[in-house]
Amino acid sequence: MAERVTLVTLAAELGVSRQTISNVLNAPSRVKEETRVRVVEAIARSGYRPNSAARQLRNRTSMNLGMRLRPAASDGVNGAVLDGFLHGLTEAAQDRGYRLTLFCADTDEQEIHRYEELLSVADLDGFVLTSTNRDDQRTVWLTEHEVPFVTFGRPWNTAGKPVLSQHSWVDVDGRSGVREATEHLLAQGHQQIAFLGWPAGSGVGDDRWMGWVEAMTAAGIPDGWSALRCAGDDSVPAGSTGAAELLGRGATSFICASDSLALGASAYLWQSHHPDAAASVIGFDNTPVAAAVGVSSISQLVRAAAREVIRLMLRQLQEPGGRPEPVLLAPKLELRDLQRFTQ
Amino acid sequence: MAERVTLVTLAAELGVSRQTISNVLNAPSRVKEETRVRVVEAIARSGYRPNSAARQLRNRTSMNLGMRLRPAASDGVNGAVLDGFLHGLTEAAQDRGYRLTLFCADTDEQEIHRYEELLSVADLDGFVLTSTNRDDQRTVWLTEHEVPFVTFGRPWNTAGKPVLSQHSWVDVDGRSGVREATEHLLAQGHQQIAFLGWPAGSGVGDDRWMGWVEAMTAAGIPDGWSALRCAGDDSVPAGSTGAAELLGRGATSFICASDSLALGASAYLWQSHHPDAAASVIGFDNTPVAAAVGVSSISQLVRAAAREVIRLMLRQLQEPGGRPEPVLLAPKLELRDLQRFTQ
DNA sequence: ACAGACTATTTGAACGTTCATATTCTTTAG
DNA sequence: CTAAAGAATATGAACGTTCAAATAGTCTGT
Repeated sequence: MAERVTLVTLAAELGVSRQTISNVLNAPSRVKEETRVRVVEAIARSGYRPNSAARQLRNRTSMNLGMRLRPAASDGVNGAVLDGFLHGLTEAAQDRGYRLTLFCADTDEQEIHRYEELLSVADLDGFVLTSTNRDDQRTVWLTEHEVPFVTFGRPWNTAGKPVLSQHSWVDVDGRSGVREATEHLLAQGHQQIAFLGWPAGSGVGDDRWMGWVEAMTAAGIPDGWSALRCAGDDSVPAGSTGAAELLGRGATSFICASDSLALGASAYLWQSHHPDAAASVIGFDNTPVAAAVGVSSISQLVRAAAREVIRLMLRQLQEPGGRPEPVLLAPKLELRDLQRFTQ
Repeated sequence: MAERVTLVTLAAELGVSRQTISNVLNAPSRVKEETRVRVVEAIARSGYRPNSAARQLRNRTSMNLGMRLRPAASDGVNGAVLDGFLHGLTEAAQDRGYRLTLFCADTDEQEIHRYEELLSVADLDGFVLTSTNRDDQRTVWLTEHEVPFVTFGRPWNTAGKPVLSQHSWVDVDGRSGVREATEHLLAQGHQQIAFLGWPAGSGVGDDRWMGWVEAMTAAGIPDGWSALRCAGDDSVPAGSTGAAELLGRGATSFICASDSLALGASAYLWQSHHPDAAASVIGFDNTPVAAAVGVSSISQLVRAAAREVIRLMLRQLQEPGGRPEPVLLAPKLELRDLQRFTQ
């Protein structure tokens, strides 16, 4: 077994003191250029790496960020979104020298307990929250305890509208994504464009819905289009049911609030021999399934979002009192040709 | 800000020494029952938690396990499997007081570099490996450096057969799963059962294929069934292509090596007006998509697998010299009714 | 040549544990 | 009543780092 290299052993070998090496790493300006170079070379040669436990003990900082891993959504189609986000987050954190620690919790309340535990036991430096509720208690707790955090998702208040943020967040502008998708269908000549969403009241769902309303209004589509809207739960069957109904009301194309809905709609339309309508379905989240089946979808660009989250987190860690920053990313419309398996 | 509770402050408050409290936690037998109770109560009352950085520094042990997060598979449908595994792993680790640290790597070689780094910097206690290659270099390195690890997936040697394991692993018995699924179709009266898989040579793929061969042989199906096999890449379109070809050769039902293939097969059969054949497709992995669409599938029970991985890991951590243990779990056939969207 | 002002480097202490050893207290036997 | 043995608890040192303060080294201007 190779001997462990520490500040002390390396210092002895070089004939300098611990602190000099420490300074080379943490405050290079304090050290003469010549020694600095000599030390840097020695570090590279010896493979020395500062021990994080010792640093953590001394600095109360662990270079570790925490994130709750949520159980796969009931439906599961959309679970893949957080999967991509997690990957991007790990990567971005790693690039900056941070590590990611996962934990589980069944409820938000339990999540807060885990914060407390992880802070005192493992000195986590901050947390990333993934799905923000209305009047989220977690953000209240974290703010009160002055723990750095960034949310992926806007804070929505009781009225279901985004509130002026007390904290940094990153989100994807669903409204503009849906608007753009609607405009795309309009440009293709569609007029009877339906919106397949969720019951009014959810911040995210209403936001996406508004994108459709805006585009349709702006296009000056004659009256009646606002009835081309259907709300149900977030599932494949709900997509089929909704599509059936909207088709009956004359819809020729469909914007859906999720890929689950889009998948159901597309399958129904195809099977009921409306191939053109089936090809004019646009989903949301750009899940792998939509890609595999060839359904167009609005992509959240989760990798970019993850990178932004880490950027905001580091800003907070560097200047604790800083002003919170909101980041709203534009999603990207992924257009595809529906797979037609019959020749 | 609440004052931090440490061994010293708590000891002072109680009028005992640091070490006594430490013993209550780590070696209760050394301490008089009466004091033990008194200390335990004080710990609960004060909310004291041992600081893990200090423990880590002293013990060279971090209660932290590492796992590489792999980029979502090209296809993505099957990515959900590792997602469920990750969740189960986090949960099981957490229940035993361990935490999970994620990291990224592009290649196996890079992964080994990360092991080295994480071991010296963060004193990780062990690693969980997810996809084992043939003659996996990572397991070689970890064994040589006496680092505890468990793989999810059998070690396959160059011949593509499972080797006598030098290390602990957990895997799902794909062969028996496929055999069971085939037997299920046989019991339903099917004889022309096709197998839609990958090119020969992959350990996992060949193993699943063998399950079909075994069941068909055992059932004494008349000659000719062995031609009802198709191999392609792991994608939805490949499933459709394969199904089309096999249908031409007389297949009435289909066992697939993955849900991607099953999805493609099912969609093709449905669209080409073979609803009965479409309803007799069985996939592998029981992904959320298969569930959503109503395709039957063989489930890997990843949560149970994750729990086993943690159990084996803890065994290794407790007795470092112990004999490696292989665990082969039986998968579970999930039968579903295909969603029929047309009335 | 020397005080004064920097610059560069070193030393002691501390972060919160646990191991090894030392001390104190309790019991038992002679 | 005391010595010895054993049980219970306490103390010093160490893990590897960084902060704060101390020391050594270099330069400037007179």
